[in-house]
Amino acid sequence: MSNTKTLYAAYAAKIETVLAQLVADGVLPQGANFANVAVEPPRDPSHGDLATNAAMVLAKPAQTNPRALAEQIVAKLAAEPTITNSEIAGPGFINLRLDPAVWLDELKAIPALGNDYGRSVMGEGTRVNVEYVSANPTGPMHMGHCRGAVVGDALANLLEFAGHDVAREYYINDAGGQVDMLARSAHLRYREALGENIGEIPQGLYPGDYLKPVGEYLAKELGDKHKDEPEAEWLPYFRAEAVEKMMDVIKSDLALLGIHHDVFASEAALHAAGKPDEAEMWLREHDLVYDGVLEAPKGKAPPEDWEPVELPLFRSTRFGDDQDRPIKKSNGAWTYFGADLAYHMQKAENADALIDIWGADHAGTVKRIKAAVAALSEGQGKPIPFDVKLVQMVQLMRGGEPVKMSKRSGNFITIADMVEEVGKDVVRFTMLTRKPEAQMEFDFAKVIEASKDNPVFYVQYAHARICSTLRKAAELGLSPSTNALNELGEEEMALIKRAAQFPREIEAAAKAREAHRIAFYLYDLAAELHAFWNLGNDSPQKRFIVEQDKGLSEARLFLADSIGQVLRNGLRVLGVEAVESM
RNA sequence: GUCCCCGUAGCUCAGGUGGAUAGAGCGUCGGAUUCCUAAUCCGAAGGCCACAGGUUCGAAUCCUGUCGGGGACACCA
Repeated sequence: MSNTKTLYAAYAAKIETVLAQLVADGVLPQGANFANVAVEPPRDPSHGDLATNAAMVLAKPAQTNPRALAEQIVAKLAAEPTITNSEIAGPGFINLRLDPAVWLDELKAIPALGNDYGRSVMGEGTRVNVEYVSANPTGPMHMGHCRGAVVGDALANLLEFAGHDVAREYYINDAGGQVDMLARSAHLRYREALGENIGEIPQGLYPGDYLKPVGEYLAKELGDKHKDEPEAEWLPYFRAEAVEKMMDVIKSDLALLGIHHDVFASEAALHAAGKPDEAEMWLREHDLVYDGVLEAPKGKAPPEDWEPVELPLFRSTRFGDDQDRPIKKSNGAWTYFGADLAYHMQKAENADALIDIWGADHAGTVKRIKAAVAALSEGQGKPIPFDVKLVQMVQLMRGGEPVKMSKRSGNFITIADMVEEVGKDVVRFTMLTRKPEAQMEFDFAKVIEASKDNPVFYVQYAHARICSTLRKAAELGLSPSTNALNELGEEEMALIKRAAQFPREIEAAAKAREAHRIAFYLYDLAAELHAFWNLGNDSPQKRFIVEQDKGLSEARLFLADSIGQVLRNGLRVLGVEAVESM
């Protein structure tokens, strides 16, 4: 097997050849659609190695019943030497058994490809931009950012492994009003560092202690020359400095989770480059932006100060949104949406596909941004696939009690706290053992106390066991070898088949853009390994190392080594350490 | 009132874009350790896949509606 095609894809191709022959024979109609034909491992392994639904899908166009068609397919498949048995089951499934040599060849491919086993060319090098985290640069990363950060990072790894050219991007919201607040907060800390008693931090400013070092730094750099100046004099400089310092904090927080972005895009720079104006001009030319009046908010009482204003509006209602959306505020400044729209166009310049990872609290803005990107990219002759992945909230618990977090009070659990308390691997794996669009609870106390029940240790333990076995074997002068692979029995074959699914899992997960599938796959693979291992408790002949039988031992060690490689490759995608001992 | 997610074993969750008899972990009950790492394994019990319709050879999965949980609904970011 090469790394260009999974085993399953290879057999799918063989079956398609058979189907094409049946078209030629007139059994199937010309132009029959094979798109729904699937070739997959059956859910129940006792059914065989591969199963296809071809006969069921195509029975209707062939004007026959599934089992009759299946017989014709089976007859043709008899010509394929590596298919040792094919039988028709249930409503018309065709179950295939493969020559064990096929599986052993796949097994040999694992150490041969090493860290590249499972790597796919499916992505064909297309450039995918994954934007994730993009937390406001106003403070350290806290738990609210954690899930999106991990999910985005694992997804980026996954897509890269599946053959895409991935850019990991962070959008720095350094242009909005919250950055003015940050600058004012920093100025206050600056005055404090100069010896002034600043008292209570006023409402609306950021009260956290993390700004103290920034104030001290500024005091040291600048002395007291900005101390009593009017705000307009110092604000721009303080903004830039404070944002830079906050980004340093954020980057080091992300590093604790093993996350590193390739691109940090600044909203302020976007404005400076005139991107929003360009976008607006184009949209106006195409009647997608017009000057209009916003409707009053529905369903609840309008705010006291609500009044109709004429604003430049994007026609998002044409794309299924409830309301057209302003791209500029009444004071002439760009709205977040106006800038974001331009930002996505900027990203699209260097990418073939865009993915955003957002918190669920931004769900309401998905329609408008998708509409805008669709309109702009299609209009400019380069339609670009654009996915927004919503990551649901994490309810943080401690011993069954919800943990309250408030950013404004400056009292929140940071990612740094989290990593220190439970470790990077636990944080990452836990966040990935749930599909991102479902809400999850993360009980701090549980993860720490019951850490032995945590799936991450289960998978790591499997890897550690393998490493330990290989170390032990080396002491005995045994090493992995392919010399006697044919001595491997049914139980070993089951393990091999599970491991051989890894490339397929990678492709399927990448296609669906769901990294969590890899976490579940690794858990299953680890379970299969542990189960095999424990056979050796009852019968010493089933152990990896059977001292009287060098050939069998070395074949099993080859298997163990290969499983270890698959675990490592999968864990690498998830960004979790494959430990060698526990 | 509108929009977006979710609803599967007592609890926490999987379920590969429609397939075969519904799957794990925890918890409960019963077993395995003179042995390559027991952070492991084997077995048992536990289900109206929220509910009602629909689509078809076939639905936990797709469509519609209802109920329940969470989130978001002016120019904030």
